[in-house]
Amino acid sequence: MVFGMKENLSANMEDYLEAILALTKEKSVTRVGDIADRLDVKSSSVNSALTVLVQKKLVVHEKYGYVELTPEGKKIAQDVQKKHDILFKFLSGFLCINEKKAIKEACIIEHSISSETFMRLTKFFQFIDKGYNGEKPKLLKNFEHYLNTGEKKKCDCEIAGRAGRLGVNKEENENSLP
Amino acid sequence: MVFGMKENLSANMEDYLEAILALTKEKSVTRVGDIADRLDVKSSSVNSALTVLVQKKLVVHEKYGYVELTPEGKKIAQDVQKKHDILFKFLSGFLCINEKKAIKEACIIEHSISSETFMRLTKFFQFIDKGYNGEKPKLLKNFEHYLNTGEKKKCDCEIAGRAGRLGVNKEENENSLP
DNA sequence: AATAAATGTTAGGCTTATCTAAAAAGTTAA
DNA sequence: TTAACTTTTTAGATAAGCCTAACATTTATT
Repeated sequence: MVFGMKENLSANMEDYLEAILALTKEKSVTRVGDIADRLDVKSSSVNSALTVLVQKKLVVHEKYGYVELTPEGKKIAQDVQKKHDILFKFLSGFLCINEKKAIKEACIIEHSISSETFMRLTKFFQFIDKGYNGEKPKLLKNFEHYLNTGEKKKCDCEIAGRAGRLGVNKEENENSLP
Repeated sequence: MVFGMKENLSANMEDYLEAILALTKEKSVTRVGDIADRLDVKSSSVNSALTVLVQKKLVVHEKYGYVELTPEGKKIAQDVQKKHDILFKFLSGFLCINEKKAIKEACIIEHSISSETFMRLTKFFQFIDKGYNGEKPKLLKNFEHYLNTGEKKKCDCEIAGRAGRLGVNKEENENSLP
């Protein structure tokens, strides 16, 4: 195959596209140095990456000029961004992971989840959100309560049970799984 | 730091450990070729990896001999395995992702999620499972119903709403996010 | 035991993604 | 408009992981 093939981009390349998308929103024009700063790499690394992305027609970049996404590049960047957002929402807003960590984690997992999983997570939030204007979904509140106390509320469709205390907001032992 | 430092393993190295753990369970002894077959790489690649893992004291391997995990190596492999399992359960058992895809996806994400996220997912299943001996948790059934019909049941704590049909079991458009 | 077959190891190459250091181009200011 | 500064590009190096091909060792077969 040579034409309509959607070769998968590496996580790194997706990061470059994502960074360009974000920077373009922030500053109207994007330069090599901005990307380097944002991704914490050297300009020479950005240059190598851009060579690849230009060749894949995901980015437009002329020597010493600005960097822009092509429509296809923008599409990919937006898709990754959406995955990031739903993951952040899930990690932070549902699993109660500390915000900073949730962002970090979302930045990595965003390159791994399928479009299907993205859609299902979206549905999940529709499922628990709808009907609660502004208010926290009951499921979420109940789960949070469970995380904090190990106790289930009656409302969860007659679920009742016990589990050890958790200490959601303490730093839990990082490097050991139970 | 030189001593107790827990340098992070790459996803690839974790895969090698995981494969060795699985093979050891399956066949009592593990050889280079088994690992190569399982991970779909060449024996020479396995050799390179083993050199690194032996040096990190996660694996024991003498020339032309069997491959074994050290206790530390086993610990890491088991942790990754646990992450895999909970992710699979979540993707397949909760988000209703097709089994094969769920396995594939779990195999990738397992290297990205934190121990904290692992624990929270575990709690989540405790939260929805407990009290339902053998039976599917109601939350799960309700969410599945929502995925299939776009309708919420009364039981979800008075949630009611509508959403478009989904077609959970059809192949949804893979490469496009809504 | 000698040879054939299977398995494991080593050597050398390729790719991706990074870096440093130096050269080139662009920008600013005297 | 030339000098000084900043930014970008190029060149060359390094590291991780993979590969192929050749070589070494072990195991199986006659």
